[in-house]
Amino acid sequence: MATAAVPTVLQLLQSNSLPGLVQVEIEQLILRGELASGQHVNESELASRFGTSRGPIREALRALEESRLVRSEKNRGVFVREISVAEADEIYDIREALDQLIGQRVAECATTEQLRGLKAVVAEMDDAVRVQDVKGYHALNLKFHDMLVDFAGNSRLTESYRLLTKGLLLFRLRGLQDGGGFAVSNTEHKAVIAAVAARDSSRAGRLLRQHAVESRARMHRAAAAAVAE
Amino acid sequence: MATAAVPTVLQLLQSNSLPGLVQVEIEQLILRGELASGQHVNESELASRFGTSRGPIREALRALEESRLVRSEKNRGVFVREISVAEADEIYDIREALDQLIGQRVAECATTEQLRGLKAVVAEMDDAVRVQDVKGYHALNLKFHDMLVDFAGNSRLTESYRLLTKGLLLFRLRGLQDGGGFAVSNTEHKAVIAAVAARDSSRAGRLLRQHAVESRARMHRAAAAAVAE
DNA sequence: CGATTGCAGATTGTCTACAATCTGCAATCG
DNA sequence: CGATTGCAGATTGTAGACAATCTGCAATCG
Repeated sequence: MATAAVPTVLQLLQSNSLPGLVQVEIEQLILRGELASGQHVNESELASRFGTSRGPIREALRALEESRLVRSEKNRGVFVREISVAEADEIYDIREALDQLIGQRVAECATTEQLRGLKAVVAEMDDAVRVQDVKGYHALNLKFHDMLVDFAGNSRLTESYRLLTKGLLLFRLRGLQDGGGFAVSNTEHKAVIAAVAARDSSRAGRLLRQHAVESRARMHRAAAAAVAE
Repeated sequence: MATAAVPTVLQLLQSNSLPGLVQVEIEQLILRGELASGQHVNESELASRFGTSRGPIREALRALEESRLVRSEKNRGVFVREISVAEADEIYDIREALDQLIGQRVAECATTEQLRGLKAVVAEMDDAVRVQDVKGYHALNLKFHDMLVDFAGNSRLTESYRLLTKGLLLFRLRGLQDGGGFAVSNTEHKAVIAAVAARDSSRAGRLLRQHAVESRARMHRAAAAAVAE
């Protein structure tokens, strides 16, 4: 065995640029909520945190701005973006369309191996529901949809979809995790998987779109509850 | 009249950052073909061209990399991205889904004023067809679809759609402009407009998706012709 | 007392300089 | 003669420095 399946550390450091590494790092800070929505992002602080100068940080922030995770005000710096319900709705509009496409493609392309993987994740989610592990369910749910779009076999679609998902994550981080009934959510997952297993692309597409519609409704319920509290 | 309808130059320079301005400038260079597909982009050259240092240029290039107009190789610099037919196909897959959504939304949201604007552009395209002005038709076609997505009333959708469109422009710049029959293309436009005017959202969506499907087919014919030549 | 003005500190925007790396070409060696 | 090695020039990657701008607070004025 001459070459390892996993890229060497050497290769990683050589292929990945410093701004690129910083970018994913800052992205994690945002998505994990360590940098809160609306918060000002201090360049010097990040620079010293990552042990670099401000140049690479600024480059990373430009990329994140392009992906709409931060916004930038001249001479005032960059801020973690805040997503309003209205914008989340806009994203869901797109997501519904893409989810239909994803469902269709997965039903057409997915290997039995991949299908097995999807079923396994759904089973794990069932476990999470049983023990009321909201956080665990949330992570598995992300993984599930990530796998789905991946198995659709369209890399550009994967990029677009992940971009939108990140925007929604920004929204969820505002505290409202779930509009209730994640057990229902997983039931929907199972229906999708069944359609995929049956290679019924039209049905899989319809069901995955419907799942997005329901997700949006759950988000609205959560938002309403958050306001009422 | 205290304030002008068009933002002042002062306001523009104060709100738009230098990297932002440079970004759109470089984007134009790429989309107009002045920077050819696959070509290496020299930072210093751009810097002296725009009269700045390399810092802002690098920031702009990071943003363009995030929007997939350029790719970056460590220690070798950035290159204008080359789009293969396969990737163009991937983009069209997404575009079909989005176009359907756009058609639906426009039929629901567009004002009669906006509808009038769309008809005007279609009429201009008819003129372009009559005098065989391929270049003019192309520009009008871009404008038409840009207006459509704008009138769909979803800003995030507009962003996503334009991002994909830029990717396809990159492809068209490789020389293959048109797979024949842009007169047919405008016929499809008219059918879409008719459905929009009738406020038949489902039909408008179906027709605009179909238009994307036909566009893709035209692209394939053009690509095949380019290979055969 | 409220509004305005004028600092001091902090932060961003940009530039210049320098180290690390790559590229092409010529000289060298087998 | 083909392959390898070793520069010289060019280009990228990063750091550090400085100017421009913002922010908050205190002093001043009406």
